[in-house]
Amino acid sequence: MRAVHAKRRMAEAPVAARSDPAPVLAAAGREAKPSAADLLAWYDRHRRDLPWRARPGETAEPYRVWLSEIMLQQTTIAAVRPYFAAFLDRFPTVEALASASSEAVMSAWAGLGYYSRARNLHACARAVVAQHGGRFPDTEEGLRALPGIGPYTAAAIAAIAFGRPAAAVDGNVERVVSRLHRVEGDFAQALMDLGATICTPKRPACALCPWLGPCRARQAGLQENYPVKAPKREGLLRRGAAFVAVKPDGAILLRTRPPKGLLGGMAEVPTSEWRGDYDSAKAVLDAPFEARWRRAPGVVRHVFTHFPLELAVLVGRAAADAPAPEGMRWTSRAGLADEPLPNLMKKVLALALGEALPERPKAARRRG
DNA sequence: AACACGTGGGG
DNA sequence: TCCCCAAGTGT
Repeated sequence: MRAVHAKRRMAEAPVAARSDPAPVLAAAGREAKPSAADLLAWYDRHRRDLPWRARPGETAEPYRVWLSEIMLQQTTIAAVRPYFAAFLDRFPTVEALASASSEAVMSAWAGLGYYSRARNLHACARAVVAQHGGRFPDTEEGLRALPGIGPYTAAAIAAIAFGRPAAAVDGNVERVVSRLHRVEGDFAQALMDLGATICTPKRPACALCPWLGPCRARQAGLQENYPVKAPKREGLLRRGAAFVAVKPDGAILLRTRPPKGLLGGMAEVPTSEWRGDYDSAKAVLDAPFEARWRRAPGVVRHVFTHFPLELAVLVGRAAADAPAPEGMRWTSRAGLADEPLPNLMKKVLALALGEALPERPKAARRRG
């Protein structure tokens, strides 16, 4: 039986009223217009079952929808899955998240990347609790005013959690599409699934597409040429040195990065500056204290969005009672698990200590 | 209007 | 290995 909930009915009524040919014929016709009904019929059969998604007939929880949308910004579902589960377990409600410490939130996010999202997530949770009584605004405009929620995410949450007639694409496309088809409801999610499973960047599965007929790029055989991408510049390699100071009991010297910018608010071992012309042979000059620093073999390579980085790793022993230099702290080996260490720093520690740090569980491979 | 901002997986 | 990218936002 076809799963249809109230939101869908509202969405379909206007679509059915349009003057297009019947959907079945439309799908086959080469010159037919793309119909929302075709897309939604496909969605009924192929919708993905995702933890943050409501089952057919159920209502999505705004907290889950919001959390998933923030995590999914520039991030794949496979990467998000385990983090989403862990977050929900640790912060079951927006109130729990709002009252958590910044360190706890950053630690839970560590490894997911784009850490400004975590800072804004926390700020958003606190705003929802303090200014909205713990309820998310149910309009695009209200959502848009919250930290970390831009035009895309506001539309996505409004549509998915509140059934608003918002297409989660940029504002211009949304306006055109919504006027063209008078669609609403879960059109947004249907479009997302189509893009994720059929209309993929490479080798799109056109034969399975509900919009095979009307697709102009496919008709021309040029589907892989779209969308046209802007050329991106190559980031220049930067180098630096990282200093892993170890006490006899295994404690490691750490500090917290400035709240904004690259890896903002995350933990790190002290490092030199990262520069294109850095000379790691003179790295000792940048050490946090005097010691017999030993160079670990090899380097740590890491690629950020806009530049690659190579870090030399130096390991030094500190006395049991050595005080932490200004702005730094000693963290026990067990305490490392609670530190918001980005993957770059996990690589550094792994190389320095000759062992992998306890990793958070990764999601099982999953297709589609 | 550009640019900064992480990471892991697939081809 | 190398290159590309994946549900964008903030400045």
